[in-house]
Amino acid sequence: MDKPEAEPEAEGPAASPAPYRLDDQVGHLLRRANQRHLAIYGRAIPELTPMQFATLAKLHEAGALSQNALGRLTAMDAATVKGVVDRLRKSAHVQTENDKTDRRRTIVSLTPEGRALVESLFARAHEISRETLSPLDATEQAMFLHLLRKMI
Amino acid sequence: MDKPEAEPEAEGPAASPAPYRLDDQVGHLLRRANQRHLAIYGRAIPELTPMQFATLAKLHEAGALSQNALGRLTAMDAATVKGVVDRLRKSAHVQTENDKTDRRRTIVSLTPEGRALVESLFARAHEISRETLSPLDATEQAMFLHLLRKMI
DNA sequence: TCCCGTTTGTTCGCATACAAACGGATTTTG
DNA sequence: CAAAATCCGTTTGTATGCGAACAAACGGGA
Repeated sequence: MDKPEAEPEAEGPAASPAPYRLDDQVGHLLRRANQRHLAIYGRAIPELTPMQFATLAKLHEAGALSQNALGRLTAMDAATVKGVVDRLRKSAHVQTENDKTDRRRTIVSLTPEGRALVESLFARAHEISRETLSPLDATEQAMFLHLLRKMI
Repeated sequence: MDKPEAEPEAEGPAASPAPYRLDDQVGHLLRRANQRHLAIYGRAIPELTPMQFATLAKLHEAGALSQNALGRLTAMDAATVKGVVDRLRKSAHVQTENDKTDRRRTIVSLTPEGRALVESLFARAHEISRETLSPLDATEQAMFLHLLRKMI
């Protein structure tokens, strides 16, 4: 029963390889879901880029952080963090100082303006998450978030 | 019973607004899931960028396409398509020609080298999708893809 | 036929992303 | 303690990704 032939069902040895359809691939779907989310974000909060907002939100949540720690907590590359922090510093939303105990570190913290701005945006930010998930009902939303977390 | 106080459960009138935790937001989770996928991709197919592969795969699937059509089918901005096509043309994986009937259009098609390359990568590409979904069991994978599609 | 709105492709500018390489600082280890 | 391994931040280079502004070309209706 192990003849390498005539096994039309299941995964026969010479089964035609499933065709590769871009629209069926997780990666493509993830990318498009992300694109849709970013479009919703851009409409709701045009004054800050997504990563600039994420940075302010994380600093508000966790307090002053080194650039590296900030990168880990926001899932940003060190090189990317630098650019974001540079621009936020230029717009006076964050400030940086040298760490007294570790001279390699640069500590980033919110300025009063940055704190005021991010606090004023939390309501809109919640709305963004709500709208992004809006095609799903409550049960599906919970399931989706659960599966997303499990996949990371 | 409508005193604006002492209502720890439910959503009281002055309910403390749900704190904004970055790690709880769909956008952040989508971004991280995408990052993880891109890391898996990069390990499996280092010779082409994700969008270069997506472009070749779509051309293989749909045949020659105008740049705009290619952009719509791969969910790429027109400006982004140009850069990707330029690089693929430089590496001789695609070629372009002028449309006879519509002089605005640029038709993009696979070269023999591009076709051979993309066909040789389909197996690895399938493996990438499999690995990306591997933290989920079969039922969860189906559910996840279903919810992702519903959200787009 | 001529005008107008749309489509297509291009260019510019800005903001992620990440790999790789580097110098300086700190920590681990032998 | 000194060497080795790590960590932190920076810089460079390449590749998306998108908004905005344009020019050329198309299509339909007045």
